[in-house]
Amino acid sequence: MASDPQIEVGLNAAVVAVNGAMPLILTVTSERERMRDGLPFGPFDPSRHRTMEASLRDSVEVQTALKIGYVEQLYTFGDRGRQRHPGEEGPHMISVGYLALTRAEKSSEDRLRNAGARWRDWYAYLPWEDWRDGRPAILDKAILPALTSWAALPEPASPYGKSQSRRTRLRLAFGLDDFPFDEERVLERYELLYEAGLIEEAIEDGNAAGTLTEIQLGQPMRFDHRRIMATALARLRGKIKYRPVVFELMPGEFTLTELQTTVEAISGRHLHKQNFRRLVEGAELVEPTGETIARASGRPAALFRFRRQILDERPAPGLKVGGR
Amino acid sequence: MASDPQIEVGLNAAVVAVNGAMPLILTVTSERERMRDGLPFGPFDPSRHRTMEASLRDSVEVQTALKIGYVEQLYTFGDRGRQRHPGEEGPHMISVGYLALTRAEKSSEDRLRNAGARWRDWYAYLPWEDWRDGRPAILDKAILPALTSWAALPEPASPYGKSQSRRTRLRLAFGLDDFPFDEERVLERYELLYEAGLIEEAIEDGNAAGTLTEIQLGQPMRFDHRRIMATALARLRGKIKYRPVVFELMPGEFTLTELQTTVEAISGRHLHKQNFRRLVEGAELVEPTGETIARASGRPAALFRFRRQILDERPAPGLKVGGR
DNA sequence: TCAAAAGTGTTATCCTTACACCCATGT
DNA sequence: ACATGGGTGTAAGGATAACACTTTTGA
Repeated sequence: MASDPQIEVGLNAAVVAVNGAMPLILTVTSERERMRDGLPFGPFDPSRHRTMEASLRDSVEVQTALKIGYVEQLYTFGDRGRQRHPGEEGPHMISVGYLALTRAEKSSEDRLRNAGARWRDWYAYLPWEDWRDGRPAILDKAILPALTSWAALPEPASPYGKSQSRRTRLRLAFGLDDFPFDEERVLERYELLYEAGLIEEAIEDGNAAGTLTEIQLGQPMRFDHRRIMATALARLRGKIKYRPVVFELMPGEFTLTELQTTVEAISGRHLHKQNFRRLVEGAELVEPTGETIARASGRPAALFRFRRQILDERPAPGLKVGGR
Repeated sequence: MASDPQIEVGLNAAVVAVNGAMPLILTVTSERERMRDGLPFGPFDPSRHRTMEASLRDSVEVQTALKIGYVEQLYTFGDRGRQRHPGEEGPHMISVGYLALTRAEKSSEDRLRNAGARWRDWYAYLPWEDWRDGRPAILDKAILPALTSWAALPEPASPYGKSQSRRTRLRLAFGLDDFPFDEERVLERYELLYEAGLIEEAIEDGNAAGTLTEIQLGQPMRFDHRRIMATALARLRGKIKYRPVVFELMPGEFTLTELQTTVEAISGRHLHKQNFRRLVEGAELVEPTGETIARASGRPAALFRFRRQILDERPAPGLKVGGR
């Protein structure tokens, strides 16, 4: 009532694509050298755009010369000291994070590079999330020892309600003891690492607990962009199971193995081939084009396309896939 | 890059409680008479609060004299013309919606009233969401006829990607034809009604399609508060199934029937008694206090309390309850 | 002919859903 | 005694997960 404070609103997009078995995220590399990678960003100017989503699409297109398709809002981050580097002045900024899906087309590579943007393997930023070649070594080598000793420290009391103990959060997030590892808990894992001061970004935010290991845990990003990325990955890993969003990442025609490889790139683990095929076909998510194609040696695979009509037929068409 | 526009950020809370079989939402009634009910609101002032959540808690406490416990962020609404009434001037406003859970304690009634706040049955605002006494009459009397003819109108092309047809959205949202009615799709239902111009708020936003019926579809609210409420209800109905959030709404000790009644108040439908009991006890979500209590005539019921330890034992302790 | 990848068939297990029934208390 | 709400047992059905096996191609 009193002050009516003015604030800047920034929009950030985690733009995701998949190339073969590699999941990609669109990053911008600043003109100034030696600056960290960041997500495409744009201030929200309500005098220019009627909605935040329109503004975001515009910003991404300007910065990366890429038109994005599927977009959804993730979360709004507003903590003091998260959106600027320390010492930087200016009005307070809050950032609204978005998830966007697109196809990584070869044809756009040049335009991207000219605009100062490039596709990067997203597991470069979150290496502990890729379990496709088995349990990532970095977990037992660096992460879990550090987090375990951090969890054993006396805990500061939380101001509102009783939150869970560090130990319990750790077990849940990383699947310790009898808990299963849940690939969707990307954000919980990132937040634990951040709170424990194992993430570089936490140190400059002044939130480091000082437990830092020598090993760098993934490539750092600007501001809170890695947190937004973790949120995006968590959302995507969950959403894929009950909405047919994978097809936003696929070309018009594809083999079932290619589809499976894409899902595996996103979820970071291997799926059971036979059940995956049965599931996809049984759910009537795809239809055969009638053609086959020989990708490498071995039997040629049948080509499929997404059956768009499924959206009119079933309430929650997704890929609830089981392990291995 | 160019303008650095300044924007106001407003925080809104859908504060929820349950009293017996009645689900409640905390509303504020302005000093000015004849103004619509609204949700507790406060501008976010980063110079006073480090986080948006802290600011929200403060605003709610000031406006309603109520300390809230559980809080989670829902969504950020930033469309032009949604946060102010037409003609009103001032900087652009975006609003961040929150869901908060609390117990409706008798003792706080007076303090609330003095602060200009009161508890209201939330189905007064969203009457088509309450299926506990069977299918709401308003559906066939007003909503579906109007929506069906709206869905038959020629559709405006959407600028990005191909969205689903009105007819499909309608079938999905309201469970027409062979689709089951999904109590979680609260927001989809509200948005259809809004787009079709059947919601009073849409008319003053200038978004009405002009199909308005004579029957008022639920009590209107200020600005986009009803949309935030719909978002909150959708989130809560979903969350209850995989996190033990109901217990935020329960007193320390309760009977299993009281717990079921609370869940039914939230989800808006009846549950299968026997399976509900088995589920709750089987999931070890509660433990008997050893005492029994006679609420009315009939056999006295055993009292239970929430087993907080479950949070340390299971990854997703919720109430995945089946129908009837 | 053999490796590699595609593709099919069948069974065990668990979880959900529904139905049928008994128990303790107030009026 | 009987109405009312509390409480238990068990079986059918469907979805998931795991297993073993056949087919078609390139080298």
